Amino acid sequence: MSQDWEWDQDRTIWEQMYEVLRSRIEQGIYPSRSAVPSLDRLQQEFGVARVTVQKVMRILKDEGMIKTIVGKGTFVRPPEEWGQSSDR
Amino acid sequence: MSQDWEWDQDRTIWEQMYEVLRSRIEQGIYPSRSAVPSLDRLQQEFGVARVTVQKVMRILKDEGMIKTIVGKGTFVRPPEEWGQSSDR
DNA sequence: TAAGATTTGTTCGTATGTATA
DNA sequence: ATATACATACGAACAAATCTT
Repeated sequence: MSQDWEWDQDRTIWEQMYEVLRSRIEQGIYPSRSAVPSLDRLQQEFGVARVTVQKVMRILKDEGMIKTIVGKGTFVRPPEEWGQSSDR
Repeated sequence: MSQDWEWDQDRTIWEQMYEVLRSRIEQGIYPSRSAVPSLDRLQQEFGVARVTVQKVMRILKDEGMIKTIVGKGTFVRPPEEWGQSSDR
């Protein structure tokens, strides 16, 4: 993927990263029902800390855009289900 | 737990929080050898910053009332061991 | 059955920057 | 200038679930 992001020093990293991931989901770069890259991969791609990735994931989960299964991965929920909080 | 604390604006937060946690340990609300709530939980319960919780924990550790194991949690030491500084 | 790799969850330690009294 | 207190962000270690070998 060509670099679709760049940090703005005037804003927080987690906020900007949230916008990038949300955009990728909305545009289908991460297709519905498929797995988004693992914490390790995202951490490496963006050059951020693990906890920062988790903070962003936490928000996307609360918005019902993704769903996590421990030991398997994190998956994109279909658009119809967005907004329906997925518990965890 | 019913609210057993309330901030007094004339005194520091960390000092008052120290008294609450010490009281909970002495009264067995946090039983001997059990884990005290995590930094995140205490941070949320008291509505304070992470570093503030850590400052209080630091004192309780120096007094030998609790003991921390990184990656696992913080545990109440039995009363016989209080006063014996537990390194960390 | 057992062992290892992968992945997410949870926890503590540390550092930086900012604001206030 | 010092102490208090917040948010952000890095790292590290331990745990649990899943899958593969």
